[in-house]
Amino acid sequence: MQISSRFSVAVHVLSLLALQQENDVLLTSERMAGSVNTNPVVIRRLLGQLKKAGLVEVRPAAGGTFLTRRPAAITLLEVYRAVEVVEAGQLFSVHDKPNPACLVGRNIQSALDDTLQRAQTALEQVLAGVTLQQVTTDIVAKA
Amino acid sequence: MQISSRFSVAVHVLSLLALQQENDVLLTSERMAGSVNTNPVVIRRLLGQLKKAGLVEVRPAAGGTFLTRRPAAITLLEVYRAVEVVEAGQLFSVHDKPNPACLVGRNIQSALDDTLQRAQTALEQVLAGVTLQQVTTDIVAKA
DNA sequence: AGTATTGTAACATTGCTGGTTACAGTGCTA
DNA sequence: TAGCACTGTAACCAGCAATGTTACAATACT
Repeated sequence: MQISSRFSVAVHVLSLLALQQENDVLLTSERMAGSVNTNPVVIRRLLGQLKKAGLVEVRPAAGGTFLTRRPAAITLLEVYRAVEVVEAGQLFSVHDKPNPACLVGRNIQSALDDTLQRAQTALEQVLAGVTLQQVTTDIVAKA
Repeated sequence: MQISSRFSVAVHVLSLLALQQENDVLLTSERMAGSVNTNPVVIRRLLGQLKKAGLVEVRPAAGGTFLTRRPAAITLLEVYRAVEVVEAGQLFSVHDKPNPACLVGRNIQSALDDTLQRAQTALEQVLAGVTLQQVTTDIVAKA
């Protein structure tokens, strides 16, 4: 089972916004959908989540969409959290009703919990160490 | 989306095997299912994967199931890999056909790939640092 | 031979993802 | 003020993976 592509799509969309140069060309959900290769509604749903997280400002009608912060001040962890790929602290799912009459069943959850938390945190710390700026710099460098 | 509970169930089952003391009492899939609180077939399917990975030996009929190694020599990463929660290197899914006519669409995948790999590896290294022995010791300590 | 158990196929159910249509709301601009 | 281009969101669909369940053949002890 994989982590939803919603995360990579979000980074894609934010990169488009970060690199948006022509201010006279409106970056609509339609246009973004064209770059991601998906449906505009998927993009609008995603922008709704990014807006809720305070990462973008969306002005209705022909207003356009903008980052609320410099790309260097947005980490991939914030994006990851914004799109709710995983509820906080719940990357691993654990079978929920082990038999309490059994020594192992009674204690497996707490015995595993610390390790699973640390594993998840390790992953998140890598994301926390990369900014949107670094991603766009990389994109431009490859061009 | 979450990582399948197959992983936590696998650790549960292996812990039962590791703590199996009474050699005259057979640890059947039925009994393991009772501790995990699931269906015996789910356990048998899981044991099939653990067997394929060389972690357990299952003797058909009334033969029983046993670890092939000491608990201290089994890491949680091996278990994680054995149950194929995630294909190698594929924890994150990435939208697969971005528009090659767009600067961002053309380069987003390779710009993200390194970071996603590092995040995944960070998670796996935590699992690699914990053995089944440590888990069972913890379970017993809590009793 | 009888019995308990494993191996596995087949199927149902559930829940999430991503795509799609539809339409009301919003705010420019003519 | 009417028309427009766009966003916000609800509703629905198909596809897929996870988990549970029944059923039954194969296996190897007693």
